[in-house]
Amino acid sequence: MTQKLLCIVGPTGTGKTSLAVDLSKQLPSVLISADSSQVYRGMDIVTGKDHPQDVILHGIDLVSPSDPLSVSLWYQKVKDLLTKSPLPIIVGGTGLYVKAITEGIPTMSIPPNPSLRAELEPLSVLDLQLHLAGLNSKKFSEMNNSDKHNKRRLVRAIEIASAITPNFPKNISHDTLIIGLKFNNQDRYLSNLKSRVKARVEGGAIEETKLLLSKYNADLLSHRAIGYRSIIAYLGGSLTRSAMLTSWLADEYAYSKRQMTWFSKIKNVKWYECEDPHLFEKLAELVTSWYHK
RNA sequence: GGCGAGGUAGCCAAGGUGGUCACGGCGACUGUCUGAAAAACAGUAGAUCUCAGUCCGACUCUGAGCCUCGCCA
Repeated sequence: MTQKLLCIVGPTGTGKTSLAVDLSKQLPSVLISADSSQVYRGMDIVTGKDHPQDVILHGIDLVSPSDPLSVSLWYQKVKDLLTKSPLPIIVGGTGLYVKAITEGIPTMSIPPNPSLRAELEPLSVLDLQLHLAGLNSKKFSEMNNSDKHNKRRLVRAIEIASAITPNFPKNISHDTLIIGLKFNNQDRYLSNLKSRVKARVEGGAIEETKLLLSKYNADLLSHRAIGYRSIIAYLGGSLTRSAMLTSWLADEYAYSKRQMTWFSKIKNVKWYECEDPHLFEKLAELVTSWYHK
């Protein structure tokens, strides 16, 4: 019997986690968050992190904000859970993390090479392109225009091309059910995001940011997560309070669109309207029958 | 009210002797994706305040109007 795997995906603010918590109570399961910002300890209010009362949510609070992070690291921390439960439930806003589990990322096993990265860091895009084309012209020609101009991706491709190719671990095959949550009404979605942002500010987002700033360098956090960069600008005086809210909201919305760009490409996602009053009953039935199939 | 400066995309903004004008940044939109993915990157769309005049031709020159800013009253 193949291992079952349930994924709940969708853009930010659609209630993925609370749905997953409810569903997890119906079946013997383990909950795993796939979210690249919620892995940081202490970044709770601004990232909208849930700490459910009566169930354990894995995959969050893995590292401190000053630690390096990658898909690989997250995957290492959660992969054992995948086989330890009859039903792992992945709750994910970060498409790449979900992909690491559903499809596998073979080259993930090739670790970063700090000295190579340091050496490549000052090179121009053109130099990096030439370098990669010399090492692996096939890989270079397969990259699309966007990636060919992306230094970070070029460096990584050179890193992979320079590495001794290991035997890529075979990905475990799953019987996967992917549920997607979204708002069908964009106006309602926007106003929902707006009240979430407001609630986070009222709930101590600014104090949380101040606390983080007292412990860590602002540069670490500033590029890192939506919300913090707006609050840091507000605390630094370059944004008014209302401009801070506006910029935060705009970032959340833009992010949700990038998430949808990713998720809408995944096939076999069963999409549901997240405000459907009968959502839970529908999904509970779907999941249960799929699980016992 | 007087004097001065100025009105170019949603915002900021460059320019030129009158010649398909229209740099760029932010934002917007669309997308990319095998170790930073709430990241990084790519592509697309969008403008000359109004009216009149000169001219083959006006965003550019002239006049009037409207509006904004500064100083003076």
